[in-house]
Amino acid sequence: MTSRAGARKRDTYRHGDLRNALIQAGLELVRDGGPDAVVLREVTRRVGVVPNAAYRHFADRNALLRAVRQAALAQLAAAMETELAALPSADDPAESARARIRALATSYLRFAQAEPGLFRAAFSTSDMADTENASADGPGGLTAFQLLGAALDDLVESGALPLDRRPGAEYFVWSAVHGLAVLLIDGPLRGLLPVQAHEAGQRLMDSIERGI
Amino acid sequence: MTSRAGARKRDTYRHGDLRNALIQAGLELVRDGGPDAVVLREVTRRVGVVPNAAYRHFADRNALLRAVRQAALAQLAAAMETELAALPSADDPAESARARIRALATSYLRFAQAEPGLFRAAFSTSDMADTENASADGPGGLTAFQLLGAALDDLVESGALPLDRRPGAEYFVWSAVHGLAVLLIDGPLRGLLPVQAHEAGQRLMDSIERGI
DNA sequence: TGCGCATTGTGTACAATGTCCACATTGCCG
DNA sequence: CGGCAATGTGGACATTGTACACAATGCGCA
Repeated sequence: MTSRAGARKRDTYRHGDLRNALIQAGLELVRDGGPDAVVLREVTRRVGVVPNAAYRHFADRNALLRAVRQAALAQLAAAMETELAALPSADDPAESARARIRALATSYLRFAQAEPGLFRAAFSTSDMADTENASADGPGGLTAFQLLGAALDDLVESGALPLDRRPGAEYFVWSAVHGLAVLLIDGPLRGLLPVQAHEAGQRLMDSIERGI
Repeated sequence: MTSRAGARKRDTYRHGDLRNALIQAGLELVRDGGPDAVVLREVTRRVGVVPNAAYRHFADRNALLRAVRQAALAQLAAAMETELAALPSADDPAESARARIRALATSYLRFAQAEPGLFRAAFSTSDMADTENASADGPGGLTAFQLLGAALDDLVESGALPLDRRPGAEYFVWSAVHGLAVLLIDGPLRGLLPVQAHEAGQRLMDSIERGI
């Protein structure tokens, strides 16, 4: 029974794609429990492999966490792209750009509330975060940040935003949205009713439009 | 040598104020290393006491962390109060209120960059954060959040802010400032030069003033 | 004054975790 | 087909949070 045993082979010595399996398990853990829940031993346990096996694919528990973070960021980017795609096409380019920014903000906030664990992981420091570097992009190949930048560029192009206000604008928009997201899931606004949270989001986006 | 030994008595059986000593040591650790650096055993080690001694004052490592977080929040509030106090008195009440808001935002951002560890700890979740509840206030008895609220109230009173825009305004302001702070110390804006960070802060505050 | 008891700190112990090292099992490539 | 790099296993160790039983201490009451 060293090689083949009845119908069942020795399922997994060569797992095939352990690296990804580990990341997937990590995502599960992070989903409810945040970054700290990504315990190396538990991850490998779920995949049915010995703890040290992880070290063939990640230098560190931290490296694994980084990979999970990238995956979480990718999911966020994907959610934002989806929201963008569902947008009805407007005639007015300025209005269209504004609508896109609202859509991005909305999906960002929604993601944070629907998947707080993933969201926290996506923006946790741990070591030396690489929020933008590697493959944190969505299916469209753009990161969340880049999606926002594009919308802002279009806003300028449509003439709705003076060019001298453009530089740094994404920092303002992102700051506001990210800040609210954090306050909602970790800060004093935690535990707000969904309706109230939604209202806060709407007010925030109004302020953002005025402030850009 | 059970009781008295030479000149030195058995220095610390009754430590006197262990609870606070632990919090203080926790603050040191959090300062460079963030919340995860608050390791119960290391904290007690620094105070020169056995690990379990901590359990006479805190139910949990988490309870200790909560206390440290409160202390960090208090330091933030104190920094903001100081900045407010240093403000020259303006005649125009509207201008004064605006200046106060800027001062609050400035000190908030400055604190985050000067003490990222404390800042991160102050807003880390861990369990069930109590950013506002307990004694997270500064010397003046107001939390950071309340300081902001007061300034906004004055802005309304001075007629510079329509009353119907008041509700929820602090969420917008705080979101924007907090978001930038986080992006600066953890996010993609991490490692920006101080000058650039300052500039981003200025732009942000301009946008906030417009957006309120 | 002196004694008893609640408070506060100690000692020992245990399970869990991250990571190191040496070894085993593969599959692929020459 | 034989060896080698890649991948997974086993066992070990220091560190951590925490539980339980015990010791020292000092305050309140006799």
